[in-house]
Amino acid sequence: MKIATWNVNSLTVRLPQVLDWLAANPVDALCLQELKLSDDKFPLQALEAAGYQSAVFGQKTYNGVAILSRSPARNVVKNIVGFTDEQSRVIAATLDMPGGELRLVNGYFVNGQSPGSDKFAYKMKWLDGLRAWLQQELAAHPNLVLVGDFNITADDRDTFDPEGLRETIHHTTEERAHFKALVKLGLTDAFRMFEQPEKSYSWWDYREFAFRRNRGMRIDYILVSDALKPKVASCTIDKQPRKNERPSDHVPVVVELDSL
DNA sequence: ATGACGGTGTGGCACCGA
Repeated sequence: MKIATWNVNSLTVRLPQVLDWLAANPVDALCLQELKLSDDKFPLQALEAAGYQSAVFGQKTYNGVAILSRSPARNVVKNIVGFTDEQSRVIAATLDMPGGELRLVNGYFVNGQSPGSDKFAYKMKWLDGLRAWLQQELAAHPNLVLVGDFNITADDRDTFDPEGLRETIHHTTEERAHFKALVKLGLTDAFRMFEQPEKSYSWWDYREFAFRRNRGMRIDYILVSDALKPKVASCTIDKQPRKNERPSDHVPVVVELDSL
């Protein structure tokens, strides 16, 4: 069983690339972020023709998340329960998989602009809300996967310039403390369960040939619950789509799980 | 470097992302 996450930075622009990727990578579920479209503009039929059902929480221009899956999504929740949010950043669903059910939580975490800004304060509040809610979700659903664009580098290995970017956005002690707090709930960064190439990133700026120079950050994650940890067979970053014409600035992360 | 690139909505640009 394979689950993937991909910030597509506009599904309108990237739909052909998503369809191509799914044809080459027939995962059981694909979690998307930054759809940048409203629900009525979501390409339900094109994805259905590709074999995927969709649970969608869209928003015009900004944000927007979806879970594409081969089996139907049940018990769909939009946004963080107990945290009022104007923005469409979270969708959760239960999927029936071989051997049991899997709870998927897909998040487009707040960017935060810069430490000290109003947006950074919103990021901290949002992360507080997410953690409180996830604690309940984990209690109700032992087989849980938290995926998405976290907009945090978990540690210095996850950024091309740990010294130069120290305490800047995505690198602050506060953001990393939030990442650690999520881990402390009983979640594990699947990517770091395995030996990985040095300087592995999931995002590169469009500017200054950042991809070619591998000046990136690993900000897209798949975290698995304690019950799922023994089932994790692999976790990889697929850099291939970043080589496409008009690529997203993020690439997919894929986890492989043994049957539940 | 108040920059760079790319997406959106609208517009002859501004705002946002990371």
